[in-house]
Amino acid sequence: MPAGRPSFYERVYELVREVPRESVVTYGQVALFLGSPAAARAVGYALHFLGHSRRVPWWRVVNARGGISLRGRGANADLQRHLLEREGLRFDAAGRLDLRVDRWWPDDDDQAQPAGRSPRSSAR
DNA sequence: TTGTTGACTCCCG
DNA sequence: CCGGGAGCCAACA
Repeated sequence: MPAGRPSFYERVYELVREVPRESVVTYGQVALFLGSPAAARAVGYALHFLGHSRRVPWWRVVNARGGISLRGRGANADLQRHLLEREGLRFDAAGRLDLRVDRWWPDDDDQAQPAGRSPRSSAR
């Protein structure tokens, strides 16, 4: 682990730690919030150091399409999906979440937004 | 300081 | 919808 150096990674952990249950954020979202919109990969790398640890809810971070990538980590991907489903989230046939509903933003108190109704979804 | 790597994203075809 | 390629960033050797 990077250890004792206050860094970008620390902020990633801090932010992810605040993601409420039944909600998720994307790597790009975290990067954007930390001030580096193109550092999504670095965010993923930061979570990589957490390993299987649960001190940070890393499973609440998904890719921009609402799915689980974890490429070379098939087993972990399965674990992530399991944990999210246990919190009540549901994946569609393509194995993706509905970000219009499940996405959470640091500024929002709660997902006060009722499901599927916001016209601004589009994402992109 | 330079080069490599990676739990990402976006653009194209 | 899917696969391939390029771009960006932070940490590390």
